[in-house]
Amino acid sequence: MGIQERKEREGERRRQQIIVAARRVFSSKGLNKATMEDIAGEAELSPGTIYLYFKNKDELYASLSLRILQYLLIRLKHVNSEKNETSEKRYAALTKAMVDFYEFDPMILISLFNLQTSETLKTLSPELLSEIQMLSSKSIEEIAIIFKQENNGEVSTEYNPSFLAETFWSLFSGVVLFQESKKSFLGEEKTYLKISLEMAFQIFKLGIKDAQFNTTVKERRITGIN
Amino acid sequence: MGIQERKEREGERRRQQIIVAARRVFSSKGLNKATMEDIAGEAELSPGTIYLYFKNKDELYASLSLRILQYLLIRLKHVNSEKNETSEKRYAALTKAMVDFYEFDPMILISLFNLQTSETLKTLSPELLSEIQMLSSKSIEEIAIIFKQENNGEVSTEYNPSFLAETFWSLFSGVVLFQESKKSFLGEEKTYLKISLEMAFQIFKLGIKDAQFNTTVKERRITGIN
Amino acid sequence: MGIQERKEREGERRRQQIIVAARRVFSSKGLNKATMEDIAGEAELSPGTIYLYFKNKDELYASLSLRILQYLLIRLKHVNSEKNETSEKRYAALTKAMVDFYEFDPMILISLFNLQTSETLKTLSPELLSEIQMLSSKSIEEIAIIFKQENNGEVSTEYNPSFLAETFWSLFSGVVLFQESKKSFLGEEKTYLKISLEMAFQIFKLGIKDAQFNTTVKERRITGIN
Amino acid sequence: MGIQERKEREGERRRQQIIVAARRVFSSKGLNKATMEDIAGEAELSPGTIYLYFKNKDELYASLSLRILQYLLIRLKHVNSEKNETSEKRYAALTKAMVDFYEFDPMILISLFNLQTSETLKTLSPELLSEIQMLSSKSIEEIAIIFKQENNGEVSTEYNPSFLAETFWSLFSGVVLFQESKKSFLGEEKTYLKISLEMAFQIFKLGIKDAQFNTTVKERRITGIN
DNA sequence: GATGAATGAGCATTCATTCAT
DNA sequence: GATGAATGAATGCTCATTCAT
Repeated sequence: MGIQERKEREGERRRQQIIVAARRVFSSKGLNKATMEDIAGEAELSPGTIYLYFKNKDELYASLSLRILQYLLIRLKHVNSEKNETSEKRYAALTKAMVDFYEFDPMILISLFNLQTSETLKTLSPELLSEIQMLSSKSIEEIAIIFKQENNGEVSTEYNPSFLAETFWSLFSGVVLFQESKKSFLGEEKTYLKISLEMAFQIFKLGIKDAQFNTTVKERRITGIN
Repeated sequence: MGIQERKEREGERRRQQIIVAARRVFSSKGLNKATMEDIAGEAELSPGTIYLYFKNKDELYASLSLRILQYLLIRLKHVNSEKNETSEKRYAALTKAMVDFYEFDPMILISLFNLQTSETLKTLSPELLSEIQMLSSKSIEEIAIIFKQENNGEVSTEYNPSFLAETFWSLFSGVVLFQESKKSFLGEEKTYLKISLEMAFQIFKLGIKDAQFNTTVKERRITGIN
Repeated sequence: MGIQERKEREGERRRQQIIVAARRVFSSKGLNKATMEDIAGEAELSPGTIYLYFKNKDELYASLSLRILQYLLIRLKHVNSEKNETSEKRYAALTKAMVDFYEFDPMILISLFNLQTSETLKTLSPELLSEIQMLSSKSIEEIAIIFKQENNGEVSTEYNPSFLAETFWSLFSGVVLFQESKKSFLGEEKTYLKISLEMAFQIFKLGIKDAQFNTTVKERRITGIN
Repeated sequence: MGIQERKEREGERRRQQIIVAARRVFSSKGLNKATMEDIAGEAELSPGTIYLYFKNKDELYASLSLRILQYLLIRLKHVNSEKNETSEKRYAALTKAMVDFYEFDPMILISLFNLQTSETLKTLSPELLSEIQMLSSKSIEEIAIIFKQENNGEVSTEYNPSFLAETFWSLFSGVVLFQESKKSFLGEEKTYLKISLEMAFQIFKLGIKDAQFNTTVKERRITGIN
């Protein structure tokens, strides 16, 4: 029992050791340029050892996402479990969670967003794929819960909270990717990610508050604008 | 002169021929799986010929982005040049332009968003890179102009129109990527991209209209929530 | 036309160039130890070039067999087309054809026999597989024709000529493999392959001549020996 | 002494345990595809343990051949020790022994035939190699003894019994390999191995019986047919 | 300009074998 | 003796790119 436990802990440590090394190498060389040998070297292990813990390069890459998604989910659950009494406080907590999520590991977050629409997705093992999917879904659900709570007059009841959560998530990823791209494109070292996110979320919040929304959309539809 | 002109025209025709073929191949096989030989075959040319018109695979790929960015810029300029008298109409035209932009070539658009943050960026020739950059900037500027026009009372004067345009662009890319990822992840064939975009843009519009925005943000700052 | 012809001839020359190199390398290093790089080096080509002419290593290996099977088929057809008037002469010609077949390229012949029952078989392209199969079948058919001609009283009419041909072929491959194995096992340089084959074939010939065969077999069956 | 004995017995049991597992794995996956880990798993041992009993994979593989060769030798000795009074009975017993030999483990038998002419041979330890060699030789000697006994008028005295035994063995291996290859090539599930062998052996028997043989061969030699 | 045969660097992955425990 | 985690050498194959024709 004690032995088994120790082995499990050591195994987990190895995984982390590899993930840490992979993160460093992927960050500095990029997904394609980084070789398994690079990663093995960085982890001070042999290439073969990596394959004891990760099925292949893509799965190793995708596995990086798991950790940060787990982190996000925990943070979002906290937002909902804490006694954030006012809508204002809950939203501020949500905003902070997202900013922290970004800061937890920007590079991996970018990877996750890129992974979403990449061909790599199709080659991942079903288990890993569904784990990523599940964590994403759960996080979006937690966000949806926050928007559901707003329904006490603040948010138009006609919004589907899941749709709101998805749009919120989209806004988040869009802002992160855009700011990151400014960094790459312009060579800007410092970006205003945090303030950009805060302001974007503020706009979003005000956008979903308004009671006249339905009318407006209906009007548009009736007037036939498309 | 006449000869030179003809040659230029023929050269441009070849470029387009290749780009069209590349688009088809990239769309069906994905960026990495598509080989230069595939593209050459599709264009009914030899691999070597492609290198007479494009420096390398990355540049060919990036050139595809140029086309759709050019398309977007034209559409956005139209929005501003047309006599869209009311704020409502302008925004509807903007929305339609963005939806059309997506539909013009979804696959290439996704690639563009991924390109933004990829390593590939670093290997592109400065000319191509700056052209992409310029087109993106101009498009965002055109969007900014639209928001500037709103300033007659509808939009709080304290917003920086460029920031609004960037956030709008971010929202657009985020929604596109998210919906696209739902397609891949869930295998959903039909997605609600158009309606999602329209609703997201509606929320955004309402969000930037509100006069109380500044107050709200200031309060948050003063109360020290971070 | 002239150009196309020349290219075809050059292509065929390349294939031969590679096959010759492969034969040398396979002979000296064996199937598994021989690397594609070895073969490329021997052929004074780059590894990539080999893949322009052969799908993969296994197909290159299996392709070696084609040439000798073609040779055998031609020889066997000659045996049947020549005016070998007596049974004796035909059989002598058949024997000589088989001996020459062995001497044409012993190493590749061994490879063919090993290929027959190897797992490699399953990974070959259907085209190559069926070509090998077709050539083998045709050769066996030609042998069957020889045995059919014997039917004028010399060979018991109750034998199925195809079965006889298959058994003859089996005897041939068995003797070749056994003599070859003696060479490897015992380090004997000189083996008596030719004389062994001739004697084995002589025994076979006498064995199928006898008119009492049927009786003998029937008796065995009746007595219930099994 | 008692302790040492027990240890030896236990050691031998382990060896058998591994051999049995290896046979299963080799049979189902084929020689090359089967990994030492597969075999270890099947034997419910760890990979390292196998190396306590077998020097390496090739030796483990070759050891399998020993088992079936031992089986064959025992069977052949029985044929000679039993009171098979007539030539007919002895030959029937020999035939049965060979068929049983095939059925004892077809896959390993095929491997043995392929091993004969493979590069692997050169990497085996001298001890193992000579043991295989010795068993093969002894089996062929036993067969030779059977043919020697026929010499009482049935078989021409001019045949070298060892040569006959080798040819008989060649015929056996040739038929087995050919029938096996038909199975692989044509995907035929059922083959007529047993009946093919019986008929082939019958032909062989008749072929060596004939009194005119010598004359025939001599004539051929004299007439200079080659 | 066009060709397309040739290039050859580059890399993920496997698996027999070892050895510290 | 037994373990099994770790090793790391070894290699088939791809494909962007070049260049002689």
